[in-house]
Amino acid sequence: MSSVTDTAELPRSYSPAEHEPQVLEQWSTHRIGHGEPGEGEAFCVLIPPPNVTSALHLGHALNNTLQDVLVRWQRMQGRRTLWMPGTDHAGIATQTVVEKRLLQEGVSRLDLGREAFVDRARAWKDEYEGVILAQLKALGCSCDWDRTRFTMDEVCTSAVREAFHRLFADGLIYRGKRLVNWDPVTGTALADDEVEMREVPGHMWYLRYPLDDGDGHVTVATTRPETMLGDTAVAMHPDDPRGASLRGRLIRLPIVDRCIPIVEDEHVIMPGVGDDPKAAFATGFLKVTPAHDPNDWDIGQRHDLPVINVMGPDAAISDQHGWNDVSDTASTFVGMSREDARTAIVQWFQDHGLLEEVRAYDHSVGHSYRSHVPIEPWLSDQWYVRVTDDRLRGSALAAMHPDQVQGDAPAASGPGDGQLTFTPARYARTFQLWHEQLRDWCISRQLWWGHRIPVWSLEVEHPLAEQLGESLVEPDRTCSLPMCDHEDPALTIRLQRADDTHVRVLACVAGGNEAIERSLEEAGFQQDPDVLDTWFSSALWPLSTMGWPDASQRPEMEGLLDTFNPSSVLCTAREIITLWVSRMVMFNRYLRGGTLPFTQVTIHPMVQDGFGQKMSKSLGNGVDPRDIIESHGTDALRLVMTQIATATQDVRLPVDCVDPHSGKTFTPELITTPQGHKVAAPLQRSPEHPDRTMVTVYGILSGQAQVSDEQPMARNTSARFDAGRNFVSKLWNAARFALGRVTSPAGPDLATIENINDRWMCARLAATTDAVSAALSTFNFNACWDHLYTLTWRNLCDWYLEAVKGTIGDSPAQQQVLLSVLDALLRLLHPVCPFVTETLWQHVRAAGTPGLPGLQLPGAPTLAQAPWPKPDGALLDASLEANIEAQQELLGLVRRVRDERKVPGKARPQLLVDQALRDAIGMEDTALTAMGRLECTSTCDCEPSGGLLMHHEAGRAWLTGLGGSGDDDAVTKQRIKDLQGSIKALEGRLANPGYAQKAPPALVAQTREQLDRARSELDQLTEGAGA
RNA sequence: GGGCGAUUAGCUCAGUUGGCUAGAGCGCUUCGUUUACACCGAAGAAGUCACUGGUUCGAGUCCAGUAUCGCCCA
Repeated sequence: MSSVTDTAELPRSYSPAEHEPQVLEQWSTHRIGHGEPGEGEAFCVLIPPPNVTSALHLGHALNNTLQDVLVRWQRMQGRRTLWMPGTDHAGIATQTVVEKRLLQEGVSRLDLGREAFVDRARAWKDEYEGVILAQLKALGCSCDWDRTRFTMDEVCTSAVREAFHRLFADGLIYRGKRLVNWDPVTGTALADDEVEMREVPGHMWYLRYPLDDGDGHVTVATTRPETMLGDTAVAMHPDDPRGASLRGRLIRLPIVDRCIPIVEDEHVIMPGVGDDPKAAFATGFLKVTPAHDPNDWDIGQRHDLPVINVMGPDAAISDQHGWNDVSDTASTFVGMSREDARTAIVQWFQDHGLLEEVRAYDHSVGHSYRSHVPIEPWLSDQWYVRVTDDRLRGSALAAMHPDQVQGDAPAASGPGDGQLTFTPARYARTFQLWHEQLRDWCISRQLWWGHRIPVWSLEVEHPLAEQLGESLVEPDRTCSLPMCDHEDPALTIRLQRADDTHVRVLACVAGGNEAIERSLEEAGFQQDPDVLDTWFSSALWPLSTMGWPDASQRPEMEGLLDTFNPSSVLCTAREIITLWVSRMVMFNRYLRGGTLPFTQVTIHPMVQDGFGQKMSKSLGNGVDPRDIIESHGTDALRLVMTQIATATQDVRLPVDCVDPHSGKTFTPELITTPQGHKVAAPLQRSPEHPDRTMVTVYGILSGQAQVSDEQPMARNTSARFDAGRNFVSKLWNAARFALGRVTSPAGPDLATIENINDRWMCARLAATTDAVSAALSTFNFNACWDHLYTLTWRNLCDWYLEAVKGTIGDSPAQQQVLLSVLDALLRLLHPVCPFVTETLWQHVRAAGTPGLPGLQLPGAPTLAQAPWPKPDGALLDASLEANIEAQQELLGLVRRVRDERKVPGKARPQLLVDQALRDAIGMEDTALTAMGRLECTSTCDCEPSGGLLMHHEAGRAWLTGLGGSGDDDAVTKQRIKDLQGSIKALEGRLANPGYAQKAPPALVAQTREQLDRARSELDQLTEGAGA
């Protein structure tokens, strides 16, 4: 670590790129982020592990900046902190990007085989994990880098194995044939929240289904005619008056020739009845296709209808997946894609006079969030977590803080109950509603990249099959099925009916039992080919990263859970409440005796681009934080991230491009993507050199443009970060000035705070320390920025530094005040802008030994490790703050007059104040005199002759010896105007009879006083102005 | 269809339990290099707080409704 003793070494301006690497090096040397378990108050945040699919954008920068602000603040307060960094394997997303890259090489996943593919995915992960961790480090995140985790590393894997085994053994995981959200392109099931609903223009087709007895027909309305091949009933409402003549009759399904019943179900919408817009399109007859529609599945369950699956995994019509009564006519449709089948079937109905009508109909269709094609509700075997069980959903709801529960909060009955709070509070509602509407969670994914499901199965012929149902049952140890006599607690066996004669034996093995796995495989068992939903391992993040289930196997992790679980705060974005927060709460509580994974959740805004579109890498509008670091510096980035973190939902960041040919910033040409998003066009022309071009992020991402030497990449920037850069620059210069003046400070033992400005600055510092702490403890980051800005710029730079300029040279005591104030200020700023403060602090410590009565500033190897200031409450001084505010207001008047009257800069007029004003501004006014460039300020009892009168809220003041030749009256005229407005408003208020009667008396009195003052001032003014 | 949020100065946003003659930063206009800082300083202009009703002595703030935009859930 470089130690600087000569303060004159500070360069004229701060260039982030020169200092940031050195500062990072210092933090790394001192392992500032390293956390160990132990006694004392702990503070832990859980990082939302970013996906390894791609580099981070500004949304992540916001998320991680806020976490780091909290962690650094708490660390400085002496808490035992832990923030473990890590990344998420993001199963389907990563598999998709890797497959895309393979396709560019002309290889498919299937060509490669499972093992080789996983190797490729791992290589991808290694690359992006490296990029992401480097980005986090560059942002200054003070993570415990020794404890970096990945959701598929060994530690996390053993937690996944253990959790799965426990849930399986406890009956909270089951396997079953269900309709899943099937993505026919990626060939996998999706969880409900991976389906995006999209409004699409479509049609309602009206198909005639003849009655079996040849007498008439019913007309069904459908948006999906191609599924009619799998119809197993027609449903109508029990109240439908047509029921009487139809009850008990059968329908002869066209094309297939299948005989299907008419069932009565309250779910059916009757035409023209009720508010449902569908009623306008309904015929009252609903074709029921249990294998291809979730609602129809429910009807099928209620009426015990057969389930006929007429599609394959590619969503083409197939007779290989449960369709056995294929007629000759129907067989002509087999093999068609669902789109072709739709056209062909509608044509068939048309040709046979059975198409009654076609109407345009817009409706909402689920699409894969990954491949963006319509989801096919498809019947298949999947694994589920029974999250609707009271042990999971119930415990998540019970975790909510009673004040945030809508309706009656359940009485707390166990550890962790009622302890979970959300900021802003409205997000508690999101959490609650999600759980109240929860359905069981499909956790199997037909992918290769992920945690393999730890279940081995074998189908055997067995008489027991007849008695078994779909649900999993515990075997009798004497049932003579393979492995059922095994008594190892690491092996749990469940039985399920496979068909009429076969039993499926399902064997779940806890982690670390390869011998059992081998014996299963020797007995003919095969491991399930599917992997788990990524969120299964993410849900275990709070536990797995701390060594659960068995930290004794990993000495470096021992004790982590006891110290840091529950963690303190989870800081994340709102869409994560359902995906991650909920599942962590359920799993952590279930697996750890009711203990919560965290007690506070704070939700920050979503970063949007300049057009209100969510910033995302896949959309192509994501901005790499390293671009901003390059254009503005990391501290500027962090400051602005803190500034924009309000309680609102979204925040907009208009984005510009930087021309790599000239370094100039320009606003890019935009295009609209096929999906309707506004993005920078793939290629941009250099505004300086119109013959040269460059590529944008969207260009690369969409594959429409490649980077080359002639056509380099355009980085992004945004003027939103100027505020941060300017602030850092201002701070740098203030410190440079201060250090230049602090030549022989009094030691902390001898230091006194006597001068009004010194005392005021200390009061402001103390008040701001309280305000910043209050803001951060309520996650009000924007307010934190505001307080720090005011203290640094308005208080220190605009007033205090100007005030001390004339006196500090001869005053060791004042030098000590300045040094200490600067030291404390750097500590307050450090969580938000750690680089520049760390750099400056080394110089401050070299310039002396800061410390004042009531303000201890102990040293430390780095500022990151230094204690948070704890100014004595006695430093607070509200009346002093009022004095200086009055001085500042008076200064404003003086400046205004000088400006309006064009008083030469060198002129030194005299300022006279009356006694009332003197009382308001206090006896010491050196700062006012200096900044107003006045000869002196004195108090007078009577009106001076020839003075220019100025009216201050607290009294009167006169300037004499002005010189200059401008408009004397401008200030006065404006003041008269203001006063007249004010008097009118106050009179109006008092004239209202209700006001005097009902408003608080103190307020009424205050209003009267204000009016009196305004009137008397106006009288004096109009006299003085001769008006 | 249900829920949530936004709508305040040209732009991006603050505005705590109703007391406001509505604030900040950037931008704009005018002036300024008096050596910490032009990534600066000084002064100034700029708003029917989306709209319509209601509650209240008093509404940017609370309530109801309308419009536009965005997000989440079905």
